[in-house]
Amino acid sequence: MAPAANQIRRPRSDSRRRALLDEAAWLFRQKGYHATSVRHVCSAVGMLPGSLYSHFASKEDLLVAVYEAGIAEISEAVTGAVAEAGDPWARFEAACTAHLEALLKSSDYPQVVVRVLPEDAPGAKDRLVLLRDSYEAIFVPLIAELPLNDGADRGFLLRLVIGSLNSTTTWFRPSGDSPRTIARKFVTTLREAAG
Amino acid sequence: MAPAANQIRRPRSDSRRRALLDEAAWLFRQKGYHATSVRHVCSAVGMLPGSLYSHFASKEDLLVAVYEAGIAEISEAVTGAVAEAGDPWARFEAACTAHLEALLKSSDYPQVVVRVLPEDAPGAKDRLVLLRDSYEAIFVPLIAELPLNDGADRGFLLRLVIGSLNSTTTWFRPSGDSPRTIARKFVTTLREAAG
DNA sequence: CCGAATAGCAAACGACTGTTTGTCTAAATG
DNA sequence: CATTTAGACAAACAGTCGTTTGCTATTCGG
Repeated sequence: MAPAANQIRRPRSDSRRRALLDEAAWLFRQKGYHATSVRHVCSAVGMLPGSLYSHFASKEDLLVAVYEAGIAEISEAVTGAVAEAGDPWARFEAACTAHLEALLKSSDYPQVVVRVLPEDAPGAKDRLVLLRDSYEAIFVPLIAELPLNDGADRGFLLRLVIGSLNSTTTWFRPSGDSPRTIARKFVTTLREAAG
Repeated sequence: MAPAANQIRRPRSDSRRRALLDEAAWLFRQKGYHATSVRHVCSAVGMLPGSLYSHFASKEDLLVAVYEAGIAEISEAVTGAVAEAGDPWARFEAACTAHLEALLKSSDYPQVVVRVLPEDAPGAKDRLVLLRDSYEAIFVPLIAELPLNDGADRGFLLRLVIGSLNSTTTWFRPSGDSPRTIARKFVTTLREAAG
């Protein structure tokens, strides 16, 4: 008699962990943290709810893992793009372009960072805020380099840039402007809006 | 013998309804829609959970009512401020100032509109989107008036402005810049960022 | 002053929440 | 080959969710 059809393979790799992360990223991005239950995540990858706790200590830890992947993804994209650009404004625009492309075109992970607020998971809030801060720190030297008027508030500009770029997730449509075009319009508006 | 101490007065006014709205606005703003239960709202105003349904048909309808109040509040503030301003840029800055003051200084209602996404309440999504659109429509003529370069994308500018202004809720602190100051810096950055 | 409508209470409904426990099997390790 | 271990199942835990129902006391219109 042939072996049971279910559970043919049980690879010791982290493939199931990755499947959980992928599905959690998709659902967290789509429905938010509280509206996503561990049962949704597990049943989507063919698991029972309790099995998730072989991979993550809690739902909050699952969120932190997704956050970490999202921050890593967008951080690498931005730092890589900046390294290839020349003058300060070009480096800044390269960063904005890479940020938007990572946020709008690639996987679900970076969008979770924008959609889910640290306050949604009180037990993980501190870790999530640290991750956010570590990413925003990439923009600090880029903005410091820019040749601006003397009175310019570069701290304010940092907030404005991050907030503006992230708010694109609420209205971006693939049929409209591409992330690269949006970034160019954004930087142009910042440099010379009024005629 | 004195009458029973509990339930001394039962005013036929809508004071309890307002109390529910106020508490719901506070909690929706603070914790979001899904993390706020009708039990939280009701117990905060000294009611049992079922009693809420004398005033609202569902939790989603409660959210819609809060949304409506928030949109009304910020809409009146902005339209009132614009009416008093003169040239296009002054009218635009007046709108931004009123928007930020309504969002950051006054009641909780307008912040709920920013914090709670229409997708959080599927059965109310269409109504919430309509309310949001009705507000953003106020900014369309203001941006249309602005003397910009020929190639300027005013639709993009609308998205940028709304997104930037609303993102202030994530970092605003009363000890820092006032809403008026933030609005002035914002408009200045838009008009003449680079030196 | 009386009948109708209102707005609460009290209690429960079924469904769903995150998490824990114990067991079993397949794979990795020595 | 023997032993350990990781990862999943099966089942249940206590608690919370939004909502419904039946009832009672109050308030208002005629």
